[in-house]
Amino acid sequence: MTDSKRRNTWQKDAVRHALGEAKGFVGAQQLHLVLRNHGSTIGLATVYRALADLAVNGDADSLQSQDGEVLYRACTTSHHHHLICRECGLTIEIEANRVETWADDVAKEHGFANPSHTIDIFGTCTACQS
Amino acid sequence: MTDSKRRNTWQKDAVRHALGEAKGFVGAQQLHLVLRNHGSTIGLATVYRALADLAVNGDADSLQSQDGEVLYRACTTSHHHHLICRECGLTIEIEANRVETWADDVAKEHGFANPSHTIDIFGTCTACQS
DNA sequence: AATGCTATTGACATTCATTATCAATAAGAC
DNA sequence: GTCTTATTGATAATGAATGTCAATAGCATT
Repeated sequence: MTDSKRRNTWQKDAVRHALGEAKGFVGAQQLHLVLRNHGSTIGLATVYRALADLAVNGDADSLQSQDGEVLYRACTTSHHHHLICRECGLTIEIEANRVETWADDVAKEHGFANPSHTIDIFGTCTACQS
Repeated sequence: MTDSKRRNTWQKDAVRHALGEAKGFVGAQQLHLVLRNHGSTIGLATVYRALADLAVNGDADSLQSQDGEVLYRACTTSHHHHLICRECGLTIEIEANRVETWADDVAKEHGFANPSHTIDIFGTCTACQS
C-alpha cells in the first residue's frame, strides 16, 4: 500500500496526461497510438501497466466495450456511473445515490457479501442523431 | 426477421439444452467442453454461433466476465438483471423496475436516444463465504 | 558527482477468446 | 431421390492482454 517504492517516470505522466486529453473512453491500444503519433517512444506494455495502475488507484474508470476491449477514462473523484454515446463515445458522469443504495440492499437481501456493481447507460447523443 | 431460410439442427438444440442445464452464466468454451464430455461431436465455432443466435433472439442473456470472456445464460422471459456470485457463479434474477425507469429518465434528460443499460450486481454468496 | 540497488521499461513471445475461411455435410423444398 | 444452399467443423487468423527478461533509469546513499 505504501508506495515508498513507487517511482515516477515520464511514461506514467504521459499516459495520465493523454488519458486526460481524451474525450470519452479510450482503449490501451488507441492511447498507445496517440502517444506514438505525438512522437513518444513509449511501449505498448507500459501503457497497459500504467492504465491498470491508474484504475487500481482510483484515478481512472474502466469498463468493457461491447467487443471485449477494456476502455479507460480519467476519473474526477468519487464513485459514479456513466451515460455513454454509442456513436462518438461522449461520456457524461451520473450521480446515482438512489441506485447505489438499491444495489447494496439487493445484495444484502440475498446474503451476498462485498457487493459491487456495474451500471452504465448507453444511447445516441443529440449530436449523433442527425 | 423472417427465418424462412433458417434450418433446425441438432447442434442448435444441443446448445440450447446445455445452456438450460447450466446453473449460472457459462462461457462458450466451457459449454463446448461440457457437450464434448457428454459425447457430442459439436464444433467450437458452432457453439459460438448458436450462442450468438440465442442472444440475438432474446433466448439468452449475455454479459462479460471481468477477464473479458462473454458469458451466456438461458433467459426466462422479460427484461431483468442479475445478482452474481463472484466465486461460484450462482445467479439470481432481479426485478428492477425502479432502476429501469431511472435509467431511461437519465438518458432522456440528456437527450440520448435509444437508451439501453447494463446493470449487474456482484458479490459473494452465503455458501461461498465460509 | 559517483555508486549501488532495484523498480520500471520495452521489444518480443505467448496466451487465449473470438472470428474468418472454406470444403464437406445435411436440412428442407420439390 | 434430387437439388439447392444454409450450416457445420477443422483450422487458420485476428487481436487484446499478459508474461519474459535483459537493459534502463529513479532515487537514496555516500
